[in-house]
Amino acid sequence: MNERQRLANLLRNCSKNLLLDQGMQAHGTVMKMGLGFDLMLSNDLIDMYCKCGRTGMACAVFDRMPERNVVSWTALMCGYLQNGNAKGSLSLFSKMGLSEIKPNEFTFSINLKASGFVGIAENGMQIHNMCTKSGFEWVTVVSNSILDMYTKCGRVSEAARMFNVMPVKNLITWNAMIAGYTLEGNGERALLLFREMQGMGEVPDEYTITSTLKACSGLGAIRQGSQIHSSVITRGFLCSVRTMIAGALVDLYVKCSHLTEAQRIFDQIEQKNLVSWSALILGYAQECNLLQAMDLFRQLRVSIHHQVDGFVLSSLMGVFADFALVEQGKQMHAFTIKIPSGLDISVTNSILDMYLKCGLTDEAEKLFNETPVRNVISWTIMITGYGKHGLGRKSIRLFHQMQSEDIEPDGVTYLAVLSACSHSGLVEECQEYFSRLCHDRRIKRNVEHYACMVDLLGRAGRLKEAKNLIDSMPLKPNVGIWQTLLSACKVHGDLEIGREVGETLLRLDGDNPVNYVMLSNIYAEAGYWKECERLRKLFKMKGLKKEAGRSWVEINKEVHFFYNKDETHPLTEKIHQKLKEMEQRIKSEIGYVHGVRFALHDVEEESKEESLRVHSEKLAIGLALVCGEVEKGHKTIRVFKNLRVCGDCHAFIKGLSKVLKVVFLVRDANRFHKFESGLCSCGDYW
DNA sequence: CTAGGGTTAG
Repeated sequence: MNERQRLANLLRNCSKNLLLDQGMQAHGTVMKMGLGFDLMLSNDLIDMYCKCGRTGMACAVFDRMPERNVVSWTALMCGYLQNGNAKGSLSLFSKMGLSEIKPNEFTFSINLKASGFVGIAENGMQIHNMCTKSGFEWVTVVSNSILDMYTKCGRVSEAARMFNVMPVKNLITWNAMIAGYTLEGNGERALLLFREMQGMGEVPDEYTITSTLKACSGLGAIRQGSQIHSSVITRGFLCSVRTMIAGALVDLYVKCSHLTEAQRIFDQIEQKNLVSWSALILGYAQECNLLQAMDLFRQLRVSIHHQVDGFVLSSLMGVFADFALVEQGKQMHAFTIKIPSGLDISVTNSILDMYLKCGLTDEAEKLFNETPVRNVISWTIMITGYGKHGLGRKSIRLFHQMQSEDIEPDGVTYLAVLSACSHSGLVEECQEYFSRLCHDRRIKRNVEHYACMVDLLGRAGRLKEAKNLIDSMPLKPNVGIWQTLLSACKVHGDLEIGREVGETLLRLDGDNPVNYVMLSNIYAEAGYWKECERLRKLFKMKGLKKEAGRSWVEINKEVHFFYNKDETHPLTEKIHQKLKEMEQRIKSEIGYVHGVRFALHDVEEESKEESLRVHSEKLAIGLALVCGEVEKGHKTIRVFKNLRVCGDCHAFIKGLSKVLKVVFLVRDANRFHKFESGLCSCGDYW
């Protein structure tokens, strides 16, 4: 064997086993032997560097080549793609189009995959076109890639068209189509196809099973899921508990709220991978079992086999954000700095989001300014965050700044800026951005965008216009947008429109407690007691329950949760005492009275005033006061609530902020309320 | 140099 062949084999081995150091040595030898211009060796070098994650080096080799063939180009594209740079691959692809080298089935396949990754169908369609013209379209590898590209770009019907006309299908074709339906959220079709393929004598493999299980968890179809689970066992796929399937199984049981079963599967897995870890951790977190979730995370951290990755970090950070666990979030932030995956953009973004959702805008701003890489999601997070804090002007500034830095806003960014404007009552600005959105052909409008406009108009009391907008919009109104209008009707006490909208909602979404509460409040305020009673009866008959109000506050790095009328806290008595004392102070100093009208829906008439006193947000604030948070010199007291703050509590906290000269930052289901010197940042619209 | 999968941030 000659030296050239020996080096080629060596390089291929380095590529396969990710031996960068050895590969670099071999590179040295190639150069020393004067083989630097050899086409095959250079191609192997490109591949080796790409596989070892050094696209920069691969690119350097590529640039210095006197002549290149299709393999050289394709190897580099593949390298870009595998290192997460799909756009790099595509731009290389178009550069290659200018040379006389023609793409082959590999080139097409890779760049179709890259287009799917980027997610712009028009881009992928162009490549599809090229495949057709050059006769590669019906090479199975290529047609599979085309099909896959369409599903990734959200054009599942195009993919299905392809699927139906493909002359030769293999297992991968079926898998791609099943995965496509699953990704789209069409679990029924995925399961149908799963059955159909078996009818055709095709034998599912692990990939088929994972997709199908995912379809089941999306549907919450626990029965079908566990059927597949047992078929997996009989098929022998689970004898050594294949990690891939196991991960999907854990996810299935988590999504169907069968945590015990999820834990049981998890315990059986011999080689636990990060997917199953993070699925289970999220499962516990989502059912509010934070202790168990954190304990699992600790276990994961100490188990040497697992380097925590960006997925785990960002999803856990999402939990901290939702629960506003500032301390845990900060600790995790500190932890991310020490590990490589902490640099993942999704991790950084999740930290930004966490700080904003915890009310720490300064921390978020600092991190945002220091982060070298920011994508459209990072900007959108900031815009949303400022918006929720009532800092609409700041949101707008960022919206312009991102565009001057050549980051294109997408549909979600527009949503963020619209809702920021509406929260801050910036009517003209909001209309201006909405019309900009309407003229931008690249961005698809959805109902949420219109809901922002409805919110804006509703806030301004222009309820007729808001209703007209819904009636005339080109999209089918959903429950959410009607609820937005209804709550505006409630704020402005508009019985006429409110009644109409409310009854529409009960027809559309008759099992949702929120609709009953809102409408009956509107009736009650207008003095329509009969209607009110009718709704209450219906509500009871259907066995509906309002979501329990829950608030929490962090004191000395410890989180305290309260429900409405909660008396389980050891300091309950002192809390009540403190609240009474505060009410008196507010009454005597600034003439505060209970906003009793907000409690009309609470059933017991005689205890109206009493029940107002024990709303969870008041209890949480009471605890903060009892614990001397003010005396400790904290200028801001942060409280979080799962539902919206009620009107009485709102008035109470305003008074409190004036009497105590303290800022209260309250995050409710909708936004942040900053109470300062007797005023609220929301301008009393909530 | 080759297509398909699972957990993830707005």
